[in-house]
Amino acid sequence: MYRLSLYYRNLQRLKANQIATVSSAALAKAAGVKPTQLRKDLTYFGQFGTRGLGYDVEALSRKLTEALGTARLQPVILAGAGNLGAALVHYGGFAKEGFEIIAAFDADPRRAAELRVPLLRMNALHAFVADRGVKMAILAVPATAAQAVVNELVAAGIMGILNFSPTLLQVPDGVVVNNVDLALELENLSYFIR
Amino acid sequence: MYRLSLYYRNLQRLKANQIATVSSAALAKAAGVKPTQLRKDLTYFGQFGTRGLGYDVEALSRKLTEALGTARLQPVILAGAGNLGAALVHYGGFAKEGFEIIAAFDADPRRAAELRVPLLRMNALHAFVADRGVKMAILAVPATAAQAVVNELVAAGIMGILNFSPTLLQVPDGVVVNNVDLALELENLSYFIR
DNA sequence: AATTGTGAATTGATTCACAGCT
DNA sequence: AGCTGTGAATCAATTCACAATT
Repeated sequence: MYRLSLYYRNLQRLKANQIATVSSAALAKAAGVKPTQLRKDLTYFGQFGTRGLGYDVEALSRKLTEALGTARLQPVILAGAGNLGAALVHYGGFAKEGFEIIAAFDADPRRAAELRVPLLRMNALHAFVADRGVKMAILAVPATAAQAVVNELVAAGIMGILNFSPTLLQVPDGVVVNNVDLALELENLSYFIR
Repeated sequence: MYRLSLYYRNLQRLKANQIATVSSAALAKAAGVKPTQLRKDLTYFGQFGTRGLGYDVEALSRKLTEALGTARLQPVILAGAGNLGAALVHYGGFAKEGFEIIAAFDADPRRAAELRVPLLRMNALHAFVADRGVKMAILAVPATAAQAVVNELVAAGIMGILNFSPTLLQVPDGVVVNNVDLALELENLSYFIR
């Protein structure tokens, strides 16, 4: 659930500010949703609040960590070390939320210098993934190569793919794909203007 | 509507392959939706198909161009020329869908060399936007600066913002924000694995 | 025979309204 | 008095089922 992560993020801020307790109204406002929705979302996992008071920031935060399975730093690999891929390696936002890109893979390992993670050949993929227990990959290769690379990722044991190429990927059951289609987002935006 | 752009994209491919006519079943499959949904989506604008035959690729494509207001090359500016911003300037996917990043703005104009568009100071924003009739901006600044920059963008006349910073932006009515929260996407993905 | 267009049915998500705790 | 938890109501999106058209 998308929104849980959002709540979690805002709880971290409250915690950092030493705030011990928060109402559904306040937290919902920070996350940009309605209070009832937040409460519904939370009760899907159990009851965490105290009536008349609100939610204990620390306790709720712990529960969400658990629910989200964000307990530990998740290792992620990058497939495709082009412009976008390289930028994603440097992007600070992932680390902040508990993800670390631990290696990049590319058919052509030239830009190694600019990256700050090991850049490996695709043929090292299988061993690396098995060895490090990696479950997730970020896919930032050209659309033409996307499906072929996905097949390799899946064969290597990757279970979740964050896909930046504007293609409909074919994956077996059990493998999850999350698409981020940048051009589509812009197009959508332009549609809603005027 | 998100899916319209998707249909449009696939129609372009068909057109490139000289295919004159397509059924809702075929186009829906390519776009990853159900045929009925595609038909519902299309009839929201009018009736374009011929029963027993399908849709004329050329005609439908034209209708969608019109409906999407994608008539042609929309100029976009970039606010924030850090890693992510720079990568977005180089990202080929935008141009392919009819968007061109025509300038970047940053408080600190140092990385100009790496960019292939003019890198301007924020104080040049207002004049530039007015002059070139820019309606859309991509926001790729640190979260802490996001709201301040948005305020400037809005003041300059920007009506649509593609926001890459993990923040809930405050904008006046009529201004549209589309959020792309990369860390959230990864987190969401990790939630759906196992 | 094939395939669209669409009202009706279904499913899903959000919001309301208020009872129940503290 | 304040605020959560939740069944019921509402609203939105998707899918079904089939008549209409070429």
